[in-house]
Amino acid sequence: MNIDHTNWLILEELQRNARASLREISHKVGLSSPSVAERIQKMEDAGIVKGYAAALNMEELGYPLGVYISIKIRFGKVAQFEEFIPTVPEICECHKLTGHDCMLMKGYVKNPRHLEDLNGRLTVYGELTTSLILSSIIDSKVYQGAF
Amino acid sequence: MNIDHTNWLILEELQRNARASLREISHKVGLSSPSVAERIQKMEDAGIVKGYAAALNMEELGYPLGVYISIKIRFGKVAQFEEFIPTVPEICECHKLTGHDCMLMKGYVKNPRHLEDLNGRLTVYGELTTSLILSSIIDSKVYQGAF
DNA sequence: ATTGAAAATTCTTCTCG
DNA sequence: CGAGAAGAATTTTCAAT
Repeated sequence: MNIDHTNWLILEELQRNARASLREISHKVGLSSPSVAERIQKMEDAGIVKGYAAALNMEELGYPLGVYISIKIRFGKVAQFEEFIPTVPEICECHKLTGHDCMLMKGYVKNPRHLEDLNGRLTVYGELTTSLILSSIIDSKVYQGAF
Repeated sequence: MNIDHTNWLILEELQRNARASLREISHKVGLSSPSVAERIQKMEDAGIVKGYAAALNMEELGYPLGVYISIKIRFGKVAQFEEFIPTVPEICECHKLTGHDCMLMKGYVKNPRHLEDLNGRLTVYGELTTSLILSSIIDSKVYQGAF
């Protein structure tokens, strides 16, 4: 599928505010609402837009500690871990990476005690390395066309 | 601000599909549209909802390689790096972490050559450790109330 | 805080370039 | 593929509880 400049403008707006109305978007890109609606539909169908998600302030919700946890999975425990990790409510991301520690997770916890508890539940699957997020310089970028 | 069960249901729906209509959401949570609209507005005002973002399929858009890059910033270069990194189009996240490598970035590139080029632009600020994302077990979780 | 109804806006469908 | 218009649906406002 071809993503022209107009489609990138639409994607830009949807990244910035996914709840923007078609009218709003169509004004910004200089097209009519039906055209924009059709373009969005096609990009959704093509799988270019995976979805639309509200970004929550985890601190305000009572989970002020953001953590990255990498784990070197114990031999033979990979399948078990992959089944287990989606059931852990604290973990919002988990990626299999190249390199020594094969998995990287991101999560949120209430306090250090809660982190200790989380680590306790994970450590049976492998050796952990835990890092706290002190601050975020970029939280989530709005991609704007080819680079 | 108090986030009751109903507000969590609303947040759940907005995480799943931020473009859902008020009508749709109000049916799921068993309230009228005006009530839901007011609750959402209050959560936005309280900063509990930071925003709404389209999730893009970077692979479909021509950036099939996801990477995590950690960097140990050279002494005295932190301020320069923090100014520079938001201007790098490939990088979508950057967090200051505890531990040895003080910054962790996430980004997307076209191919290994592109990654080499990106590393070249970053390496002046510190020592890099680059890991490719092989696959994602959890991409972004829908948080569902207290845990 | 919530609802129901009316008014205003937006979305969808359809026809036509 | 895009525009415009008509009809359908949704959102917003507001009075009442």
